[in-house]
Amino acid sequence: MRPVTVYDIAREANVSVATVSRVLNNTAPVKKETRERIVALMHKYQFQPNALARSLTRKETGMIGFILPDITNPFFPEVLSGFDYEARKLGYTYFLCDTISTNEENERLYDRQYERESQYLSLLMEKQVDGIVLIGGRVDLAKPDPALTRELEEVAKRVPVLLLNGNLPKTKLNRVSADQKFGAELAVQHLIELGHRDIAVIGGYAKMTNTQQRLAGFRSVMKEAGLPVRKEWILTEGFSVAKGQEYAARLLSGKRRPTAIFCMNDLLAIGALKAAHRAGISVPEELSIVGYDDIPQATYSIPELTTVSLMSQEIGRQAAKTLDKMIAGKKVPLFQSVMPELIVRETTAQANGKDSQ
Amino acid sequence: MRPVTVYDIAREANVSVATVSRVLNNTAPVKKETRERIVALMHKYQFQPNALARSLTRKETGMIGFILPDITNPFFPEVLSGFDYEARKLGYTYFLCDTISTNEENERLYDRQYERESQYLSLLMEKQVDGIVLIGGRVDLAKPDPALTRELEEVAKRVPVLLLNGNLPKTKLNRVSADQKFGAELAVQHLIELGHRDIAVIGGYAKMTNTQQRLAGFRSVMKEAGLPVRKEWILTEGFSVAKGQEYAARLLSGKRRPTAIFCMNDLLAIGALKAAHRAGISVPEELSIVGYDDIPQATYSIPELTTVSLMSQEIGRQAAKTLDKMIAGKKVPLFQSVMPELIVRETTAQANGKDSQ
DNA sequence: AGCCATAATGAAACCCATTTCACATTTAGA
DNA sequence: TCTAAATGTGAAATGGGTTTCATTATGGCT
Repeated sequence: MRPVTVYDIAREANVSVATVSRVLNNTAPVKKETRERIVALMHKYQFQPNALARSLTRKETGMIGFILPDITNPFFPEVLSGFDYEARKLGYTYFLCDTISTNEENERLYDRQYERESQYLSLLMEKQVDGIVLIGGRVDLAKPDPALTRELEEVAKRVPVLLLNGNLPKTKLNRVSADQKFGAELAVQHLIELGHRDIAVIGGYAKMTNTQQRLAGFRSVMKEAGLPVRKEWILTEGFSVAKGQEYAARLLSGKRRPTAIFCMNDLLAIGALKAAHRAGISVPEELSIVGYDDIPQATYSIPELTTVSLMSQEIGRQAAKTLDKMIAGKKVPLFQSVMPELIVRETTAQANGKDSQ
Repeated sequence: MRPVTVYDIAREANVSVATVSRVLNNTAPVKKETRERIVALMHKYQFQPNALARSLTRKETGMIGFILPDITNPFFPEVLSGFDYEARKLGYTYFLCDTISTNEENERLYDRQYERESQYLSLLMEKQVDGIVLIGGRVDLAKPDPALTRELEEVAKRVPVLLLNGNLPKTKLNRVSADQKFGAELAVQHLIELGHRDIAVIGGYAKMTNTQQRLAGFRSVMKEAGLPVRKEWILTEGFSVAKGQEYAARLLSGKRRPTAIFCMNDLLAIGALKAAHRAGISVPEELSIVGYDDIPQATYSIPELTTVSLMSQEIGRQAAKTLDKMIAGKKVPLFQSVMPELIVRETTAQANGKDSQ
């Protein structure tokens, strides 16, 4: 059953397609009777305009491509839900593009991420999306692949591109990011105020800018407080629960152990919590733990996680609003940062022992 | 800068657009020199065919609409990632359509879900998607809105629709679902084998079919084992951590308390864990808890959750494969079920006291 | 009564690819 | 050598809308 088109409506209403189009879009006055006749027919046949045809001439699709690394990482759904909220209000639909690869056994592989980002970029352009949001992945390396940078710049010439929580130094790509350094400062400052002096850091990837920035925040606060930073208490390379557990276990088995651990995300913090539990160390009495991201799961743990909220939803919202402006050709700041907030819950407490007052 | 079209290529290569199209799609033999000339030009101008135009004639878009209730509920990303895996392999792109409403304060509101499902259904048809996947929401009520049913059937006449984990009795809509009754049986059977006799159930919504089916599973196993079902130990209406905590707290404060709780999802189980912890009841020694869904967070808790895996990724994969067949016009079973599996972790143990052997 | 702005509408071009049909040219096989 | 099949290619139609331009009808105003 061939769908009903404007031509069908036009024929039966004894008008031209132009007139049908006019009532459809309200772009010009149409005589009341004529309009009513047309509207009636549209209802009768449940007419739905073909968005492809419309977009083809209008040169706008109302479609956005949203590229992210891994939808099963709970941070991203948060961002996405903020984005969804604004995007819908603004009349956009979006393609979800996950750049992680999964093998038949459902294991997640991050190795081909760049390839996937690249593929999606060109696929989305073919689909004529009005704009592209790209979160993380290789975009967040301190020394990003020059080919990727070039490609992104090339794409950005043709369609608005917005980088989320990413960082491509020395380029003219628009970005919306959480202020990572500030977030880390918030966390560490909190620990110091509680009297902690022996603070360890776990997680992140040394080569990623977000990790570097948080580390910078950590160092700057420590320095300001006159506290030493021990290299062996900074354990990077990883973002998972398993890694958190592994690193925390290592720290806790050392002969001198930290009284507080700052984790690069909440998953790591959950892992640290498990390690402490296994080691018979109680949190927060004997060990304070601060997470990062404030994913919903941060409140599921016992005790609930003290963490830094990246305002993930806010980032998503900001992204949608900004991209919309870019699409409309309005000017937007090249870089926008969203300020994190510290959420104090149950995994941090006054340091006791010699360090506390 | 106007994008390059087949016409541009054709002109510069001194051929007709038909020929360009032929090398683009490999639909007919083209002389080697001609082909090379065209390919070279395509590279030179970074030609990308306009998918809108292509879809308009081909009458297929390679686009699917994926409607779900709430992407921040960790069950859905799991399903989605399975779906993503297969869909990509099959060459589809998909729109993510979240039917939850969020207000400015980021609170999630489920009240307008039906309205949203309906809106998305027609939006997706306008966008000319090749197929639609719809998870849950109002679709899962035992007595679903007849208007919704009618609408879905109407949509399904025009474009393949696949219901996931939903249930619309007495209709000819294709479905892929987890076998809810079987899943519940698995969980309860496990508890009974551990010697539990006093088993409570929390969560779900009495009006939803999935809840009813699981309850049926629970009852059937209890009956088979000759165990009584206490009405006051079945606490429905809710799926969140908070509800789990509330219900479990209520159960645990009663003068006779259950030795095991079967939760309608993992979030509830996490809440139950928290309630037990608050009440000073140790899990699994004094209380066994079984969850449902096996979301990733099930392993984040201490102790890790024993739960029923719905094979969420598998459901997603199945959905993609099935929808693809439907799109291709192949015959598929009206109803497919995916068998849940029991994942025994740390929240269940032998019942002690008078009931254990 | 005469003129102009606005209302109301249609014809046709356009967006960008695919596809059918027709025709010319080779190539292969008898 | 001749015919049938396969190669190679272009003109034009198609898909389903939007938009420009032109034209006629209508109402308001002097």
